[in-house]
Parts: sequence; C-alpha cells; structure tokens
Amino acid sequence: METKKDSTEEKILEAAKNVFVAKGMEGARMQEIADEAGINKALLHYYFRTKERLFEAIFSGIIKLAFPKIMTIVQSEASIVSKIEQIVDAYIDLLIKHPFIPGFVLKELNRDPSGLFKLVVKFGLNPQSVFDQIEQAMDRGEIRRMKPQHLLSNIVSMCVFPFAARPILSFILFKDDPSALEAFYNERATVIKEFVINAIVIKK
Amino acid sequence: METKKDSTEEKILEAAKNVFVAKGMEGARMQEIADEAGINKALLHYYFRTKERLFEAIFSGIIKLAFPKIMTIVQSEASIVSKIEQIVDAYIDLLIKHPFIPGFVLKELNRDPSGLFKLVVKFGLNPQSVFDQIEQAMDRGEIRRMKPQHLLSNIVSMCVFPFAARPILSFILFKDDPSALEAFYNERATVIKEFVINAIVIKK
DNA sequence: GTCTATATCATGATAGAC
DNA sequence: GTCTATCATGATATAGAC
Repeated sequence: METKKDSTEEKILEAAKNVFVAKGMEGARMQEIADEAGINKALLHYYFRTKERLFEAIFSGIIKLAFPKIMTIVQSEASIVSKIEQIVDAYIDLLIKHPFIPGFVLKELNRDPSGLFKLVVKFGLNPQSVFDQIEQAMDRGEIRRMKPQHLLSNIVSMCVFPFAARPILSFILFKDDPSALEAFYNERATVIKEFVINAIVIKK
Repeated sequence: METKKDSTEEKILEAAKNVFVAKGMEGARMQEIADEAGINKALLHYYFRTKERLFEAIFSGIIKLAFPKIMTIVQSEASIVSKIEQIVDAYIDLLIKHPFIPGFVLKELNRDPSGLFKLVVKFGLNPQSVFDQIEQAMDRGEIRRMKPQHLLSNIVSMCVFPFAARPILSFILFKDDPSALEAFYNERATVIKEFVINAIVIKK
C-alpha cells in the first residue's frame, strides 16, 4: 500500500480504502472516493465496473492481513500456552497498527458474510486441528478443561472487542482522553496474556 | 413493545425496529418500513418527521434495555465477585433474548456515537464509582491487581463479542450448525464466570 | 388523522467526445 | 485513459384532498 507507484489504480484503491473504512459499504459514495483520488466518477467505473467489485477488492485485502499470521503460529511446534501468548501478541500488534479493522469487518460481516466465507474456504483454514491441539493439552493436564470454542472465543473477544467498541471505551472509560486510551491499548497484550494464563493454567 | 395497542404509531415502531435492526440506519428504506407497518411512506413522515428521528426512537429504546439492569447490580451491597457474576448473568440473559443488539449498536456507534453519549449523560452513569469498588477489593487482597478498565473490558468483551461476531462463530467454530451454536450461547454465562474467577480471585 | 400524488434530490452507472 | 454530460432509479419530503 505504501508503494511509490501512484498510478490511477493505486490512487483509487488507496482512496477507496479510506472512504470504505470510514463510511462502510453503504455509507461510502462513489463521488467521495473519486474526489479523494483526485479523479472523476466515470473513471471508477472504468477501473472497477461496479461499487460492489471495488468494495470486494478492499475488503478481502483487509481480511487477508489477519489470517496468515495466525495460521503460522497455530501450525508451529510451540506449547499451547506459548501459542496463545504469540497469538495475543500478533493480534494486538496488528490491531494497534490498524485499529479500524474490527469495526469495519463486524459491520460488513453482519451485512453480508459471504465474502468472509469464501476467504476462509480459500485459505483452507481448519479449526478442527486447533480444537485437537487444545483438547490434547487438556488431556495432559496442562490447562483447565473447557470446550475449545469457549477458550478461543474468550481470547479473541478480549483482543478484538475493545477496538471494535473504541468510541464507548473512549467516552465511558477514559472520558475522551486520547493518551489514556492509547496507553490502555498498549497494555492490552500483557494484560490479556496474564489474564488468560491465570484463568486456564493448572498450578502444580 | 408487546402491548395489544396496535395503533399506527405502535405499528410503525415495531416495523421500524425490525427493519433498522436487519439493515441498519443506512441500509433501512422508508418504503420497507412503511410496507412492514402496512401503511404508506407519507405517514412515516407524519408521525416521525425524518428518518433520523425515527431511528433515534428505536436506537435509544434498545440501548435503554442494557443500562438500568447493570446500574442496579453495581449499586447493590454484594461482594465484587458476586457483582461480577450477577452482571455476567444479566448480560448474557439479555443478549440471548436480543442477540441482534451488539452488532446493531456497534455498527451505529462507529457511524455516529453522539446518541450513546447523550444517553450515558442522561442516565448519570458514573464509572468512577465502579473503578473505586474494584480498587478497594484489590486493596483488601480479594482479587488480583490490575487496572479496573482492563478488568471491565475483559468481562464485557467476553459477554458481547461472540454475539456481535455471530456469523463468524457460526461458520468457523460451528460449521453452520444452529443447535450447536445455540448450546454454546447457553453455556456462555457459566463459562465466563468460571474463567473470570480463576483469572482474578487470589487463592488463600 | 389518514392518504394520494408529486416535487426534489442524490446516487450508481453509462455514452460518447477527445 | 480520461473527461463531460446525462440517464435511470429510488429515496426523502411536502402539498393538499378527504
């Protein structure tokens, strides 16, 4: 995205990303994207035939940021606790760099989930192997017994939700103090890791 | 909402709630609301001058479902652990009855948070007293020390996020098996309470 | 209070000149 | 490839009859 190649297509994609992320698929206006890209509406339709196709190009680009990183960690040889720590670190790091992602993805997902489903299938993501790893760690007595789906939901929830609900946190928890909010996000990885480990690791 | 009073205004509110929740503020069409209420578009403008006003009536009605219940628990005399358990139970109970709320609220919040802010101010919700309660329990050695904002974020995240991300859970964790997903939601309160208590309670 | 008809406007999309 | 001009559609909003 940061390439110096300022071709018309690159300018459109950059402008479209900004507008779609800020306004969502339905709120975004082709006119606004054109203005932001410094061109006119007709050119948008020349490069991307419809608004829907332009949106899909942006949306899948954003979703693809998250998946591969997680997959690599899951498929490594580390212990389950170490994997959880790495995933939390990777997630929070990504979210601090792109804090708009959760709100955007949730919004468009509730509007039309089919785009995500196609991507999940395409990546060949297999949750069963993750469930198995968790079950085996439970069998070995390393962590407390619970349905893997609940454990995964808990971890992902704590990582993602505070970014999706940023306006609430900002106003209710931090009285619109931006530096306090930023500090909070920078502490999240450490806090979540400690919280999860206390919750699931069985003390000997 | 369930009153037998089927005046035009009631019919509009009911129809608008369905359409707004399904499509959001921007996706909702006045024509669709009119059809659903069995009237014509012009009457919508007669009862609620603009789409914005109609939306606000629906949105604040939904937000108001959540706040008072939580406030009552917070202001009670129970121990901090007991309050957490009660809040989780109350939250999950509400969300199982109205699973659409999180997605809807997050979507509209990222679009325009001013409506929520007005309501928070109106309810006189004071987070500082909650922070103080948590700090005092830490001083007494009842629970592990951490910033109250993180503890609250963790609890609310685990309650709310799985409902906001329902399409992801359904597809990735439960392969579109609706009964498994329903069972999962029914287990959430128990799982979250156990998880949080293991994470924060200091064993003697 | 309720409705029909219509004015007004914004948007996504296209045709055709250069 | 890029532009200007324009279309077709659908949405909000209002005027005014009953």
